[in-house]
Amino acid sequence: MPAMSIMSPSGELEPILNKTMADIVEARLREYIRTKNYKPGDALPTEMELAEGLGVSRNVVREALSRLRMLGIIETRKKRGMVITQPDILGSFEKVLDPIMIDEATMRDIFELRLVLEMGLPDLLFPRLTEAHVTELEKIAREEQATDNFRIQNEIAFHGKLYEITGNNTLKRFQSLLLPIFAYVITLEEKPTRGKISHSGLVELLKTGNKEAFRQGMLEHLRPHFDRLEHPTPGE
Amino acid sequence: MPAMSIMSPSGELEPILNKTMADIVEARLREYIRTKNYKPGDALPTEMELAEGLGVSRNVVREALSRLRMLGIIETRKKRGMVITQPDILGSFEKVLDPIMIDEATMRDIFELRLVLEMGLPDLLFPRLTEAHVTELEKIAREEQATDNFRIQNEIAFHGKLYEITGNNTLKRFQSLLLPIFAYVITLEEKPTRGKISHSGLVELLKTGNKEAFRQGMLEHLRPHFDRLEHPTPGE
DNA sequence: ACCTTCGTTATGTACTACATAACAACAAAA
DNA sequence: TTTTGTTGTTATGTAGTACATAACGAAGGT
Repeated sequence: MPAMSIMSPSGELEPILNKTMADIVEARLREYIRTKNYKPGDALPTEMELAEGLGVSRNVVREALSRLRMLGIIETRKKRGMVITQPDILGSFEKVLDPIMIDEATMRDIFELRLVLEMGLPDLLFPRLTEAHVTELEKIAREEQATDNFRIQNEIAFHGKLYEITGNNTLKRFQSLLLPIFAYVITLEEKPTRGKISHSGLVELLKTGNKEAFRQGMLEHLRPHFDRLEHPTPGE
Repeated sequence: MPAMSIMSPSGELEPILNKTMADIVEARLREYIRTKNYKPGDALPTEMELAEGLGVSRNVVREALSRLRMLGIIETRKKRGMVITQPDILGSFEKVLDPIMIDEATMRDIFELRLVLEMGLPDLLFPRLTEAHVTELEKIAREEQATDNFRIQNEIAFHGKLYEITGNNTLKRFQSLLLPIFAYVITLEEKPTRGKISHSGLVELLKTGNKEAFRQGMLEHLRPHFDRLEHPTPGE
């Protein structure tokens, strides 16, 4: 008899799909929650009911539920059963952001993301800037000159404060999650890479109230990083 | 006898820590992987060895491993055991990004994040822009005028192309993941909110090669959105 | 009304059992 | 000798049972 075809109709090798029951149940449960329009606080069926309904063992259901629980989609209390919760969208992000397991290409992508964020920041920053904020930034900038050797720590403090001023908590948390990546990429570089504009210079521009001038200052401040990525990443 | 204190020393309500064994094992495993400096491809001990080493049942270990597997931190094959893999950092993000379970404040944060990204985009865009890119953008902009009713779809196509041009795959994927949020926030608004600068106008500015002019054009294009958030989110 | 007690219930954990896929090692055939 | 087929072993995948534990609710006593 003829050999069974292992090729897809297109001639490509089909990727072996090793879907386990837990994977399927996880997807089914997520779809179930979405289509039933569950809202935070609503109660889910019991594990046994789900297991029977899906025709799998309670073990499998628990593995799937364990995942949803980790993502913060559900919460479980003994006896009370399970209820839908509002997931912390950055909580799961945090879990996979260990620099040791991210390939270098992705890390460079993330570093570029940082540059984009900081160049776009002024448009959120200026409408929400107060005198108090400026004072805080000045303080941080002054400390920069004092403790010259701990530049990275100061860098983090200053730029972190900028995100904080936007009042956008998600943005601020996002930035602090990405910090390890930023720091790691910086260590990959050879020279100290100090821009022409210092933090003090940025604060001065901030005080003038000229948004575009500040943005140009930020560009100069980040110039060493920008210079390093002018090419469209040709080789891989 | 005096009532047991349910307050922490600081006077704040202590969060009840309902850590389950699976939570602990998950943390331990992640720490184990990090401290042992596991690299992608390295093999982990078997489930039984982990269970015995941690002093818990295989069931608990499996729940924890199931989570890591979902995050893409490990992969398991029968008999071969488990190996470390490079997680897709946005894969887990995708799972919790269902608009139905995100509170409105976070969605506004994300929408602001979008505005920041688009305003910072030019600094990645211009160094990597080619003639072909401009042609593609022109085509999309032309279709805008043809199918005037499907503005949202066209909006997605045009701005998505801008991200694509940066060559930053992580950034592009990130944006497409956030699209449902953008779309949802837009539906919350009353008026059609059309900026003064159209997509065609943006392409024209792009062709001039003047980065700052393009950025100002983008600001005008997004003006209706910016106008809506000038206040530092006072209430709540 | 308040407190206590106790039964019920659903999750949390442990253990056993077996199916299944994948590898390894050896045996048979060309 | 290289290739192919067989078989046994091993670790994961799934099912099922059992029991602990916490939380709720109802009943009963003060």
